[in-house]
Amino acid sequence: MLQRIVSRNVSEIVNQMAASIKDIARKLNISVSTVSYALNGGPRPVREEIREQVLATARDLGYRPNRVAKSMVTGRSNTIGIVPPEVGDDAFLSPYLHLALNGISNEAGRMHQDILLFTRYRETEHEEMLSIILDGRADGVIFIAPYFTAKTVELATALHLPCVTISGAPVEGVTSFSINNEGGMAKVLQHLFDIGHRRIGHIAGRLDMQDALLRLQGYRMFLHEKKLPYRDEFVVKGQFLIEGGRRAMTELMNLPLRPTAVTCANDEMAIGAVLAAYDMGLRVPQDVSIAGFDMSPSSAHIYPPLTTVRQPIGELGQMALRTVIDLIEGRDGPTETIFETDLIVRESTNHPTEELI
Amino acid sequence: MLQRIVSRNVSEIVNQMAASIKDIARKLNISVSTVSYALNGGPRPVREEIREQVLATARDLGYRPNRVAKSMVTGRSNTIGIVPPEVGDDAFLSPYLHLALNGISNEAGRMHQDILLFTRYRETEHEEMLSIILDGRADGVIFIAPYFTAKTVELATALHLPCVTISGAPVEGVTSFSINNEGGMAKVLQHLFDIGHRRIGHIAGRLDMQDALLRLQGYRMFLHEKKLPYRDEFVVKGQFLIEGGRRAMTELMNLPLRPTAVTCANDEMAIGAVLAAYDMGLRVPQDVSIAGFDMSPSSAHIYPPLTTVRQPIGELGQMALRTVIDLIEGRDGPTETIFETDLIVRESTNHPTEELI
DNA sequence: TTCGATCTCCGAAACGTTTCGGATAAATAT
DNA sequence: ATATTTATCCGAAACGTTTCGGAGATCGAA
Repeated sequence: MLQRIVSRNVSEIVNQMAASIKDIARKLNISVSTVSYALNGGPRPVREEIREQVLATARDLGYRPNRVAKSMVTGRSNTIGIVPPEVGDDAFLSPYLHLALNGISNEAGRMHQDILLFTRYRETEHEEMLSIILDGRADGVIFIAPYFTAKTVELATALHLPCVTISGAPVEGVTSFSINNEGGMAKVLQHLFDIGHRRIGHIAGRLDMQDALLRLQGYRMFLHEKKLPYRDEFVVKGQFLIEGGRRAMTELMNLPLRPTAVTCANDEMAIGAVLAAYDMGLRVPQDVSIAGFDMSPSSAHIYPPLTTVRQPIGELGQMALRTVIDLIEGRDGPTETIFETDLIVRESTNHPTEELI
Repeated sequence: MLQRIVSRNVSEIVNQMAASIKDIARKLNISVSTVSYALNGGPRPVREEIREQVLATARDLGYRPNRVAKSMVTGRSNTIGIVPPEVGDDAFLSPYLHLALNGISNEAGRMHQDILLFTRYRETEHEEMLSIILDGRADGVIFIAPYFTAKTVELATALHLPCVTISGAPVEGVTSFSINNEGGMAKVLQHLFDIGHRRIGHIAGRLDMQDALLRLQGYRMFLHEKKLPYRDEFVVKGQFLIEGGRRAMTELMNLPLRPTAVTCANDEMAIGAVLAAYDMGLRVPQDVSIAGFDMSPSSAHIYPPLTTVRQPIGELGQMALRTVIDLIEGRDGPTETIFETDLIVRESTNHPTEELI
């Protein structure tokens, strides 16, 4: 019974396929311009009687406006392009991208914009990639770090394509949204300092990436500020990966004079660090405190739950979308916005026990 | 110095803005059709000399083909629409979607397709949503469960829009890709059975969703097959959420006769179950074995690493994309494909100790 | 030489919209 | 009565492509 009803509805809607504005005009013996005015409610007025007829036959014919045709004449597509980070396969596995995309899409829904995801840039050079981006299907673009280079972005702006970047660090010359990496690092360190830690290590990320560099910078600045000695052997690179964190932590814990706490440039390395600690028979946080960065979903689920730094990436995405629309519509937005982070204190950090000090 | 070079390159490319095929024709005193042939290498031949001139001035003028215009005449956009699951905000936080999107985008890159993410359906009814989808910007659509309803899909197919679904369970009447939920459940249960468990509980998901239902079904079928008694109190609903899993586990562990192992319909509930066990002073897996479903990233990072079932969601996405392209190009694909799952044995399951039995 | 075939190229239509300049008729003002 | 405004509607251009029908020119063969 339900089946019957559904079927009837469907056939009602599909009696004619792909009706255009011309079909409506022909059926009503009026011009296409009148139909367009009636359908859009402007910009010219239309007699009420005709308007109703147009709307009725549009419904009868199952008319659906062709956005491609519309955007060719208006020059707008109501679509925002997104250039995701990373090249090659599995580009969509990054939690960073997930959060950014979520923020972007939330706001896009509200702003009546759709999202065009560029997948085809892999094959091409940056310049050719821009040809793909600039082919009229998107009104503006959001570059998500760390794929784009300065040149890509420079090209895009030079070609009058409204564009915006979301990245670990500010990008010169373009509208960029980023977070205060140094400040975030300072927050974790202050927390560790407050509960009594003085020998604090750092597992750094990939130093070819700005955010890793800035977090390391934050670490160094904090030590300097608090007049704590900077020990070179307390900084080990971990490549932003679990395995790297594991290796780095092992190295740190084999030092003659161990740090009592370790800060990591991201959660993945912190997870690796926890695993390494367990491997060596150390308890977290009783024997060593470990803190991450990013507040990835996993950070809440591991044992012990990770003290970490929340980056408001969703908000970044949201702001980026709103700003790119401002740019498209000729308004100007902020040129460089740096978001503050939140310290999330959980169970992987605690004061050092007497014998550690 | 570097800066200078980059700037020069950019200005070379941007000397003229938005050159069209007409501009090339005018500059060379030839017709637009000739330019088109030269640019595309067909379908009509062009004298080699002219071809080179066209290519050269195209480069000079910074010509970039307008895909919107092209798709209006060809009727193809080389873009696949994706309708994500869930309504409302934070639709992009689901790990399921991440994996599916990753598989889709990997394949899309290879097939030279871009992805149009629909964000605007929230505001509308399903029928109106289809107007948005069918507006010519996408050649085909992939519906990702569980948002679409039978009616949406029926409408889409009736309107001759090539479409495909990725979902927890097969969808009647459309090309669908899903996984063998019962089979996956049977695999975990067989594993638990093999290592000696006989009293096995189940934390079910949201029973308004097909996959939760099918996993529960798999649980019941397995018990029946092995002639194990079905105990009603061994099945508790957990809403697919951590908190739900926690509550459900507490309930199960307070039973006079406890299960020695618990299977969960997803990893999130399993994580909750682990937490509940810890809260009650139980060790995992020594005092109770816990298994999840989905192989979410977190499942590897919690302590102990979760035994779970891997769904090849990425492969689903990949196949879905390939198939939707087949459909677009008039070939026909499979109508219903069910992928098998893999059992991932980790440390959260072990044989029950003597005194538990 | 002439006829047909082959090469090249051009002009124009088409895709489905939006929107501007006018045209016609009715209503109002002088 | 005529002149002016107002209310409606139409026709056509435009957006940037692709592609079909055909026109000239060149070439080979009879």
